[in-house]
Amino acid sequence: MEKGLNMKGNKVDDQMELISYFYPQIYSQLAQQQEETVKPRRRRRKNKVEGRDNTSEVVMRKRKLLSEEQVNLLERSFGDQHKLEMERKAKLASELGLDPHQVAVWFQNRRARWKNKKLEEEYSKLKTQHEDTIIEKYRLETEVLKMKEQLCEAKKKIERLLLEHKSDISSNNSPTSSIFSMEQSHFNLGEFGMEEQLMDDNMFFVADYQSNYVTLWDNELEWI
DNA sequence: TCGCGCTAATCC
DNA sequence: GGATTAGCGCGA
Repeated sequence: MEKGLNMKGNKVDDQMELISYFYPQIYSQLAQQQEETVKPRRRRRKNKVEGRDNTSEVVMRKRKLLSEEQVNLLERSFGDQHKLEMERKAKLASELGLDPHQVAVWFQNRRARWKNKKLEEEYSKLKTQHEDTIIEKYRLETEVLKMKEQLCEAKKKIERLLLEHKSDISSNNSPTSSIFSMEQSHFNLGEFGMEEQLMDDNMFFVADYQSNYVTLWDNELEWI
């Protein structure tokens, strides 16, 4: 008896866990409903059999296991169709030598098992999808970090080149070293998938893949 | 009346 | 302890 309660309790817990995992709002509603509608457990009546002297006595139910052949035929029939019409039930019962009610009960239990299995499969599938998504999220976050580092390095490189350029201007004082001459010289930053064209000390253009130039101010790089 | 959910009882 | 059979209550 205790075993039965535990089995049921675990199944309910599992289902509620699934619901809480994927549908937290529905879970909270269900949990509330459960609290509001706590019903007392039903007691099952024990089977009664008529004695020879017309007295009834309570006996423990004997569960009759179906033979392998019976189960095979039932499984085949279930495989064809999960629902059981009256005619098919009667025909199966006749073929199996069972009570039509037994056939109906077997189909009912089989549908319940099938439903549980489908639920478990769906849960497993969703769990895998979720785990894959988490992995992809971490991968993308790592990629973003790497790209930020690369951007930081690129900025340092630009600053270095600007300093070198300034020192060239002050030392040579030549008209050919004006800022306009630098317009033609592109820094090769191919490894970052972009090229940058120097404009002045605080501003430069970035060419994206579509060759659309975007103006970036030096101080904007701070928060990128 | 039937199917379903729940669960006890039983088997292995 | 999991799987199976079946009783019971409820809703459609």
